[in-house]
Amino acid sequence: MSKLSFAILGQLMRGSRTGYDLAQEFRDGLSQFWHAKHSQIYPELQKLKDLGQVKVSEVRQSSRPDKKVYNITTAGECALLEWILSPLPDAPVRSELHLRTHSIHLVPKDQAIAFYENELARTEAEREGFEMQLARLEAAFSGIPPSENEAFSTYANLKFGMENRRQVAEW
Amino acid sequence: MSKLSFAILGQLMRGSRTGYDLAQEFRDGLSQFWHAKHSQIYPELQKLKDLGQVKVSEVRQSSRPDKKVYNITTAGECALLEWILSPLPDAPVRSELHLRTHSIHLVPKDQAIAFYENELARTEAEREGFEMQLARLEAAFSGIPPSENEAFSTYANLKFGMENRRQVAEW
DNA sequence: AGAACATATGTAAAAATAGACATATAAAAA
DNA sequence: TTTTTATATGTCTATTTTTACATATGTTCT
Repeated sequence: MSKLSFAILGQLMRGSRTGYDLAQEFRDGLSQFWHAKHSQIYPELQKLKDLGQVKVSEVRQSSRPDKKVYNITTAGECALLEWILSPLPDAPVRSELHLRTHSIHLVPKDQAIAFYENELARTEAEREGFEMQLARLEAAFSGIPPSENEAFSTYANLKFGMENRRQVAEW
Repeated sequence: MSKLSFAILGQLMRGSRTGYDLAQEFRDGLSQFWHAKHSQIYPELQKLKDLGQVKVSEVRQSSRPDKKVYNITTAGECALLEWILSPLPDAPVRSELHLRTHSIHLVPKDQAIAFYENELARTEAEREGFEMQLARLEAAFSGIPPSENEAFSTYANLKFGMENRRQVAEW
């Protein structure tokens, strides 16, 4: 089972989804910590179905093309829960920004400064995006901090994203 | 030209290296922002040679196996410099820690706490490693902050690594 | 009326990466 | 003396990921 499998199961744990839905989520919110294109998602859903970790139901639609709605099975749920706390392998980090920084002394100073000012603006924009999402989430649970539902997990990751962009910007 | 090509050229810009040397560097210091195994490095050096961006000289050794020492060419230097400031594509982030966090509400609280305490210890250890490397580098340029040589670039990235681990730990 | 767009699902080919297999020298340790 | 370790270079296979190709429906905009 690949990491993408668990990423998908994690989403299905939050409710029924089609391959298309998942692709949208991987492009938007989930892209903070995981990425996948639809060309990877559809075959992966097929594998998960063959493994019995998801089940599918075809839904006829009149106003849109027909779709396949996926649900997690008990087996899938078990696999997901077991994975969450299993030993975390140290992830191979790949950051093109820092790879470039590693050779930044080779280019003219003014151009380097312009480059980082541009990156700073992008980073600040991302941070503001996270801040808005956080504000919306906090409004949703109006004062009462959650701890046992999925809003907590989402909250923790948004918080990380926001603080991380602040740190990158400061650096 | 892949990103690995530029990662290799960036290293060769700092001096001659063998494929073995590069593999060591990607495993150790460079692993903070880029990874590659020797099975990827050797073929990539061949490609770079075919493109005329590196040149190789075979060195006979008596006390060890013979080796191939690679140097960057003028063409390679140009390609590297052009790449450094070119528009930075937004990198697809993949963090298994945050992928797991996204579903952390599904597991018992005490087990989740133990999991994060373990991760915290790992993160703190990494931060201490960066701190030591930083201290050594600062000792090397004894008070005089560099700005136009490669120590500056290394310094900037070490600083990032240290601050980043502090931020992750606090989160 | 025609074009663009969001929905919806797939496949094929190429590139990047990881893991295993393979070999050889010489020093150092058990 | 045997084993392990560090040096040194490669290949092969499998997996993961990206990019491009491919098709179809219905709504909205021009």
